[in-house]
Amino acid sequence: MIRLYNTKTRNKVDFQSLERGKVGMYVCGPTVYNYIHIGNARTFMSFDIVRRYLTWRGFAVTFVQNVTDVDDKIINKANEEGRSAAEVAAEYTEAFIADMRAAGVMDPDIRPKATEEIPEMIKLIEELIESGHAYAVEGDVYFSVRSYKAYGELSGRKVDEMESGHRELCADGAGLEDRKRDPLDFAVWKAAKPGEPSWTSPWGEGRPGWHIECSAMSRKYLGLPFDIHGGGADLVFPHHENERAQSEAACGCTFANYWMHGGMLQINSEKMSKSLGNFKLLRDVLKTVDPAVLRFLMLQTHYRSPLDFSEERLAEADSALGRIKNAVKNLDWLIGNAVDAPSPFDTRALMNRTREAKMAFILAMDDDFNTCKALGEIFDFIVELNTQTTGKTIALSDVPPVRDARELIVELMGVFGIDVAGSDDACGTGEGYPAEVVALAADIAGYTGSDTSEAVDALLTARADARASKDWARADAVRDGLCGLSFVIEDTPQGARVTYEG
RNA sequence: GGCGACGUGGCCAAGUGGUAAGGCAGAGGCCUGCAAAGCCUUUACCCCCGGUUCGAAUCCGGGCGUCGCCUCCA
Repeated sequence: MIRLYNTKTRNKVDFQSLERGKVGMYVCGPTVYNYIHIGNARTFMSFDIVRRYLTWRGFAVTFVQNVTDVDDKIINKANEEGRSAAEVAAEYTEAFIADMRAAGVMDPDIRPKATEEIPEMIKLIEELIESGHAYAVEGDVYFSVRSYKAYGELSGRKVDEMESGHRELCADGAGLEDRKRDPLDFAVWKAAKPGEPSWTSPWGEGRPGWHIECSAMSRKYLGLPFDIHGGGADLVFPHHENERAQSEAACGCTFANYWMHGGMLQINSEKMSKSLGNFKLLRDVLKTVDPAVLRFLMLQTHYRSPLDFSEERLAEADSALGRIKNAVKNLDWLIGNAVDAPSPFDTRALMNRTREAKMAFILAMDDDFNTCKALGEIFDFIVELNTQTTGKTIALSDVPPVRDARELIVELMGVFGIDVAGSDDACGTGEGYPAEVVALAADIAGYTGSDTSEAVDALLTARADARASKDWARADAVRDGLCGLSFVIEDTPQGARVTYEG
């Protein structure tokens, strides 16, 4: 049974999907006025993992993520740069999609754009007005907060307490509040100002408010109610509170059954913001950081906790990830070098341990997607596996259990969206070896052919001979030559093996 | 000011009543011509003070500290 923390009830609850075997989830996407930053990326990666895990557990997941491509920020940016809001939005929408793919985040099943769903929003606003939950004033339409009794439930606020605080905050911003019947009311439709993008509506030319976009799009693509609504923790109020108010007021039913919120990413324990000058764009980070390493960093912290982003932590993630990849390489080698010989270890125990590892992983992930603990289980498994297999060449008859163990590691890391199988085959098929290796082999090992794979073998043989006769200069020449071509040599009790990392 | 989260070894981080997972870094050892990789061993008064309990990192109260939200924010 999967349990997850529901923001609305503030506790972990058993997850029960509305329709057996199916999950509908909606995760708020970015407002496309700039390239996305690593804070955005953390939230999207977190939900990418939630989605992958649910899928792996057998649910048919429908994942919807919107793009907010109409908004004040986009208009401001367009004005600054002297071009249209549509141009700005198009550019950053495309960049957003590219960045997400570069980070290994799966495309959503449906990626609606706010500007393409205006009719749906107008329809929803009309329903709200008809039912008395919203009212039009001079081209604006406002949602009447007090008409929806459950307002504040999601974010744990009381309407009466909010009002006094709100008045203080807005004390000097008088004038804008005039049209609202209540200071807490918020805009669902904004009358167009000159030069702004706008659409024709029953209330005149205008554009939708931010919150109504998600209400309309989630309803259209998932129907109400749906299972999981996600987003960053900073969206709980007001965005999600308002979204829920609109949707539930209009339909009279539950909006989303479970609300999940990802913790904020911080830089040196501080919020990332432009004013603090610690703003990092995902695409800049990915110039120097492997996406898998970034993802591993995210996995090391629970998705709801704040995550501190730093170079040191990246280095740790890099080395921990390297360890898993090495473990898989070792197993590949082991499988590739099986011999017809007595079993060097307890095959049955290995099979049982593999089953246990999978169960432990599931238990950890079922508990509110505890990736950190799940990762610990994988490491535990790897350590035991290494203990059993290091320095051994397994019997042919024992390959399947070792392969199962190896596949499990690859599979589980795959649930995290990380490929640890690698493209290079530890047994060395010769695919993709650089041509220079032939010249090197001709030079050092007297190789006369033209096959890169044979050339590598010739070099390794030459090195083995040199080592046997303690001709260290020649052995080093082979090693240095291969290293110079981006090969990595590893000596094992069974002999040297080489991998190409070019 | 209001609401909320958190405080676990050098660093990161699981663990929500039964005596501290895991990772990184460090130290020692094995293996090794060198190197790399791998393996073994080793590193904790769980922020402080009270309370409940046979027993608390874990529950309750108080304190200190950090962070977030309350205004656009993933």
